[in-house]
Amino acid sequence: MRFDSTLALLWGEDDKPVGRTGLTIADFIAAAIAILDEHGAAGLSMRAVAARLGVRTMATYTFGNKEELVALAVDRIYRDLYPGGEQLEGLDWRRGLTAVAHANRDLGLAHPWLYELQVVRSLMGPCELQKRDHELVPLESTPLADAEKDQVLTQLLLHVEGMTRMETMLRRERDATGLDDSQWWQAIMPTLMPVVDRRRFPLSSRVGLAAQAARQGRFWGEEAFEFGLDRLLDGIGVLIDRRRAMDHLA
Amino acid sequence: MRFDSTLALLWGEDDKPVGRTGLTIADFIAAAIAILDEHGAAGLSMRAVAARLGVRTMATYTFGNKEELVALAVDRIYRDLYPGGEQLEGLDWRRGLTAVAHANRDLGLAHPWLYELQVVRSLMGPCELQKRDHELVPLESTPLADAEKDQVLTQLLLHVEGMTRMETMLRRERDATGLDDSQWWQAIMPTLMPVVDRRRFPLSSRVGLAAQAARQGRFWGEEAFEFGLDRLLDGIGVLIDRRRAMDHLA
DNA sequence: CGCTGTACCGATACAACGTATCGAATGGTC
DNA sequence: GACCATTCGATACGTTGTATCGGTACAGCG
Repeated sequence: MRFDSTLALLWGEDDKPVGRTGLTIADFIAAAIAILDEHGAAGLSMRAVAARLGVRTMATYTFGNKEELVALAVDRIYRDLYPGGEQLEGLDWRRGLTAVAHANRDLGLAHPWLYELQVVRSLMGPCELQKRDHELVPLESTPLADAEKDQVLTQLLLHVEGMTRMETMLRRERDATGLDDSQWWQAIMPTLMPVVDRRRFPLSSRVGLAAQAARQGRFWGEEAFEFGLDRLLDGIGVLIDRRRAMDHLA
Repeated sequence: MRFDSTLALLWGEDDKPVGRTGLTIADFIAAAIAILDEHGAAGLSMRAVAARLGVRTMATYTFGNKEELVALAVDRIYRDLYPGGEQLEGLDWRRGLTAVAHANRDLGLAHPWLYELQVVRSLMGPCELQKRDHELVPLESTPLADAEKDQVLTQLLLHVEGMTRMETMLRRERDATGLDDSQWWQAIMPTLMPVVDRRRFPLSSRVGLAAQAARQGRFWGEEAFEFGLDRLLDGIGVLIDRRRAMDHLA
């Protein structure tokens, strides 16, 4: 992990030619993102990047390795999250956080590979910092402590990530196998039925069937996301109300 | 994706010798889990499984391929989650769900690879079904509809997964680089400081510093998990109270 | 304009992966 | 004991990231 060189790349100029190919770092980033959008994280290889740019493989190693290219691509994606930058001003905290959640979900749905390549730590790139700065705006009007704002935002983003990851994975599997949810059920039922004793699993079979019936063949995702978001915002609201009551007493 | 053969393996006998090596499927599962625990998901290869069992590589393909071995290992892990099976009886819903969350978190910390290998859909293995049946117990005493119970439990598990994944990834990176959180900050600060204009990021820098100060060098994880769990349970409580009020009116 | 040194890049190679293939050995069944 | 499907060893293929080596193109300088 060469933190400094990655950071220098993230914060440096990316529109000057590097090497003899005339290509800029921005070109490499654009190629990587295009491949990721088309073929997912598994389709991103240095050979593929080189081929798309019309150069040989080793020309992609001029400024860094794959890990750094991925970091650049991820940070680059965050740049388009709040283009104007002012959409979150003037909303109450609940509407603001709802907008934040939806923006991140839309981004995840547009670029499913965001959740396939496992980015561990915050990359501290310029676009990501900018993004987080915007996302903290709705919490400024709340009586939460700064450390609590950090935790609330982190949890919100983790919720979006979890739901969106699950949804994109399901969607990718559906596309790969050609089976939607009910078709999948019909495919496994013949194998599952004779071997599963439903009396061993009374709750999960009853609840599972009810959940499937309530879904009515619709794709898992949208509703689960909204339901969870409501629960989460309700919980955050409880904390905010408690802090307000404390402030009122003091 | 050969659903049927995977399902047959999950639900079939695993303690009879397969092939001429005298090894049982349980032996292969145990070897896979041992390798996963020691070296993580990246360390699991069919060659490594074979080497650990003292056979040649292709002997591991007697009953299936890597994908199926992974499915078996994951389901096997869930067997140890609620050993007695009765710990969740008699608790009110909040204590019960808290126990569920902690049990899953402990499992994820003990076997970090659970979140490294991306298991998309429920595997429908016997241990996983049993697990879900147990976990639905605390919700039985609530006035929630069955479909809501399903969503609540899914969200709870997704929260645990998100938090635990983040924590295990951070821990793994810390072990790999030898840098804990404050050392990491000190490592990147010299590169970050001259290039970042803090006036461009007033909120995130202020909130980030406050969060770091509040953490006091402690490892990220435990507190974030508990904080988020409280928010989530508060939000679920709001829904339950609302349902109770509706039932009362009716 | 010509020289030189450095940085870059093409070709190749290596180690690892999952697993297809092919032939030989093996064990169950009649 | 013979037959034959099953299984396993050896090998190989195609893929990955990237180290290595050697040639080459270009920048700086006289």
